[in-house]
Amino acid sequence: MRTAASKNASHAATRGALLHAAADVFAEVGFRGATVRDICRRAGANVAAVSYHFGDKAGLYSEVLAEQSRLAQSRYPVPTGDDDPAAQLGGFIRSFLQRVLSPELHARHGRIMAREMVEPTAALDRLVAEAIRPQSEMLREIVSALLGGAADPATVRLCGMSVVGQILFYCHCRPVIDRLFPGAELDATGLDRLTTHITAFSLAGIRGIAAAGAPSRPGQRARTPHRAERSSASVAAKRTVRT
Amino acid sequence: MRTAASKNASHAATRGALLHAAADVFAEVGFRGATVRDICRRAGANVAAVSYHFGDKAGLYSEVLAEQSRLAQSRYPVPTGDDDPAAQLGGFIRSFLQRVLSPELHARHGRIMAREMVEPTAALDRLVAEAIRPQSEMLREIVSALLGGAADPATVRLCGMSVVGQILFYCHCRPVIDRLFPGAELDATGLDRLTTHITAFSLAGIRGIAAAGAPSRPGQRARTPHRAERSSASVAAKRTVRT
Amino acid sequence: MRTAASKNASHAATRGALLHAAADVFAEVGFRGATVRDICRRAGANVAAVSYHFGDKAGLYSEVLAEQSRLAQSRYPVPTGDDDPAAQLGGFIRSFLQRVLSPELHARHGRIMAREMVEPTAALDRLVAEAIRPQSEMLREIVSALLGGAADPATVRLCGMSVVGQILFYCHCRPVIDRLFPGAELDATGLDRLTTHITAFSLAGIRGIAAAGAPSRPGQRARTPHRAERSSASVAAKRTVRT
Amino acid sequence: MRTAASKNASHAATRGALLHAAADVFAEVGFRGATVRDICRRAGANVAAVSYHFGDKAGLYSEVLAEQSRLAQSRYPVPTGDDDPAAQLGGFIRSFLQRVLSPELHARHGRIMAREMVEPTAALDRLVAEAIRPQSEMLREIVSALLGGAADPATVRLCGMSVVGQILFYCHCRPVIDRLFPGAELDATGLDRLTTHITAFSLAGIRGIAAAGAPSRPGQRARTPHRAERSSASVAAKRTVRT
DNA sequence: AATGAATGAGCCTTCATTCAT
DNA sequence: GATGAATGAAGGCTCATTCAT
Repeated sequence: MRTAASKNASHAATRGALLHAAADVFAEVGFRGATVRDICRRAGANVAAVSYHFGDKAGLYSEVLAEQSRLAQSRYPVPTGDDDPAAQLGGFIRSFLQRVLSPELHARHGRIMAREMVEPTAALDRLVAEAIRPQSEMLREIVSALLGGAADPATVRLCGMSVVGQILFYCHCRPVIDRLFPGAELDATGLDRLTTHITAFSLAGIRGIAAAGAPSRPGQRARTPHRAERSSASVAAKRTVRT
Repeated sequence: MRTAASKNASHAATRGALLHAAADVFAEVGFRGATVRDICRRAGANVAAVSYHFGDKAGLYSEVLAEQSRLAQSRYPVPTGDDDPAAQLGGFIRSFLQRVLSPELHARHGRIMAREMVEPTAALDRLVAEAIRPQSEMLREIVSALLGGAADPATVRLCGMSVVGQILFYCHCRPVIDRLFPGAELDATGLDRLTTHITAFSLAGIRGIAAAGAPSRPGQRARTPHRAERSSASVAAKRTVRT
Repeated sequence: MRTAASKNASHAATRGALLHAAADVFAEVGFRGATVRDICRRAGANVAAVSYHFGDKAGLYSEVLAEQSRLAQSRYPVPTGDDDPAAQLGGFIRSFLQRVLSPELHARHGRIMAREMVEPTAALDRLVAEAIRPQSEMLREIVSALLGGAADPATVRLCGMSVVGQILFYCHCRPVIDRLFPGAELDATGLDRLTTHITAFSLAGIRGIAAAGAPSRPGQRARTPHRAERSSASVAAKRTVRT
Repeated sequence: MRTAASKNASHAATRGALLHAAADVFAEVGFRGATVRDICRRAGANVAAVSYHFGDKAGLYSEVLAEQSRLAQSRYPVPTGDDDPAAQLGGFIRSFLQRVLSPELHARHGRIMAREMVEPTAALDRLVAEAIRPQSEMLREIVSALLGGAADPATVRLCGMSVVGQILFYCHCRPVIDRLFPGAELDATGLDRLTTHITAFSLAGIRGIAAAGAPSRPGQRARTPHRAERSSASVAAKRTVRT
């Protein structure tokens, strides 16, 4: 009954079931908290299956990480149209939010990533190289365009991190958010609102930084933003001359 | 008197050494990864000391959390001068950054907090009630003032989270940041630069949101950003609805 | 087939060795005094074997109890011939004595039972339901027949306990008996003598109770003993009411 | 404030409280199950008090055993009047039952004794020498008198153990009795009924043994005891009329 | 005389991993 | 190729005991 084909099928099926179950477990309790037995039981596989298919627990984890990363990228890719930078930023933010917060991905990909960033494992290097750095590059280009050609690389980086920080906050700190503001759901509508807000906030922030940084007169850095903001803000901003 | 005093001294000394060592260990490897044996060894105490002084590992962790929280609050309190909102925001951001990133506090307080937010334990509720919610309230008032009196509570919350997200990003994702941009140190100068940037970015962001969201005062609206944001965001949304 | 068989054989062998060793250890030092390490060492198994085969120490104990109970029942079953009640009582006493005192069973079954009755564990309920109550029922019928049909249920119970008490005394109080009367061995001959004695004593006792308690048949009453016992007992009662 | 007197008073008080609390705890969970901390806490004493007053846990246990034994003996002594043997047996049984089953003594003395007999400690030798053997001797004399002067010592022993076995059964197997016959309380009335039953059963049993052993006519064993009892009992009855 | 903080051995249990089948 | 029984290393926790005060 067991042909080579069925064996192969079974082989791949078991492997897939392990990856599937492992993603759930790692997301729920982390690498350390996960037990090989639990994963195998959920996957309907033998205790030794992890050792067989992935060498050991760490190998399985690394594979899960890569798999989830690929899956998230292909599910919600960053739109690559030749829009203006502002639209590109919006697209970037939206796809990023969806990858880490959309219900079907947050439970696995988002939470695993959050854990990996707080408590990095040996798999982080690979993850940075294959998934994170390319994203970082895309964002760098978008922000660079928004800031104007002569922007200081450090400023570009800071602005990029301001954008990403806003996004990841909802992924990393969800337990706290749930406790502080219990009613707020993060369904499709909530994600839309979040996308709109973070995009608007970030565009304004970047443009504020751009306006302040353009004259590149360090002594006036605190004041210049003030002027740029003046059109949209109150006179009280004068007092921000020094924080 | 002397007897009681010296006993108390010894008692307090051991207790303190345990809290000290435990903070290090919990920050390094998390609650789960930490072993009572390791903590006791570092504290120069017996294996049973944790049980004696704190009941069990969880009790010790809870105490470490509370202790670190108190210590951070007293070390870098939020300045409470009667400044204008913008300056208040700067002060809030600065003290927050110092609490979670300053070299002497990040290694313990910051990393422990980051872990707790990603993988909450039973101690999180207490932490939210005693430390996080008060901070959240302070920020709410500052942002509310910056947005103008009639601001939607949801908008205030979103802006607050944009601010906090930027800050915590450097705390939560430091392993990634170190890999992406190896050179960037976060010493006092780096913290200053960060404070300046996040404050400027956030002020611009909040004011941008205020201008866009408050059409009641047409004369002060920053019209163009609003449109750009809206259009770019919705374009992005349409394009990524399904890949 | 061979594979499964040998695996099962190994499985059963380890399991059996554990049950075997555990019975010894539990009999010697009780549930509390027994250590999983000791049991596993004696069984030639790993420390984790108990966890694997029986869940935990309590699970192993419960299984040992059931196993010993089954073994004793099958080794020395109560003879179920259609003899007269007196012979039935003798058979009951003999088989009971053999189960708890015969050299090959006392060391394990008898002592474990004695412990369980003095310091019951969660396993006692199951034991009562499966092993003890059936025996109690058998004895009740025998005693009932000996007492005559109209015997008071409470009297039947008391007589039954008088019989069982005599038997179990040699099991429960053996350490004391050995100290009081060092020479008395309980080998096969000793067991025979015990069987004869307890049977004779009990038959006489039951018939005495029957004669005293059944005034409905005056011709057969042992009138005087009844009175003597009553008076002597009450005299004793009065005299010791307070010293 | 602390005079020598008050110190001594405190000393004795602490010692007494420890003995008191220890008796409870040992009765409840046995020597092994008892913890020094629990005993000290219940006694309102320091953790080191046991070590100080009794050397160690075993020393405390030994003292508790002796104390309880003395207390039981003085509370319910065996009546030593010059009654006839039947009345003496009744008195012996009654006082024995009271010592091990009366509500105020069973909870401590009875249960501790039961444990000690099943799982003897080093303290058993002393207990046998000081408390049990004297009782055994008393019973031997009573039974000897009931059996008639020429009784075989082994037969005397067996009959004595039949008596004691019936008594101790209610002490040793109470957990089982409670499960088999849930309603049966062992209050004062219950103890009276038990005394009456065991005395009657034992007298009949002993007389049956005596009758069987004297004429050594096996064929009449079942009938002869009955008659034998009648005569000896009537004599006994006359003799106990006094009081 | 009495305290209570500290000790270190040891227990039960869990876990990732291996190996004979 | 796949199984699952067995392994042995820790881990958290409890306990009787000691010792400086």
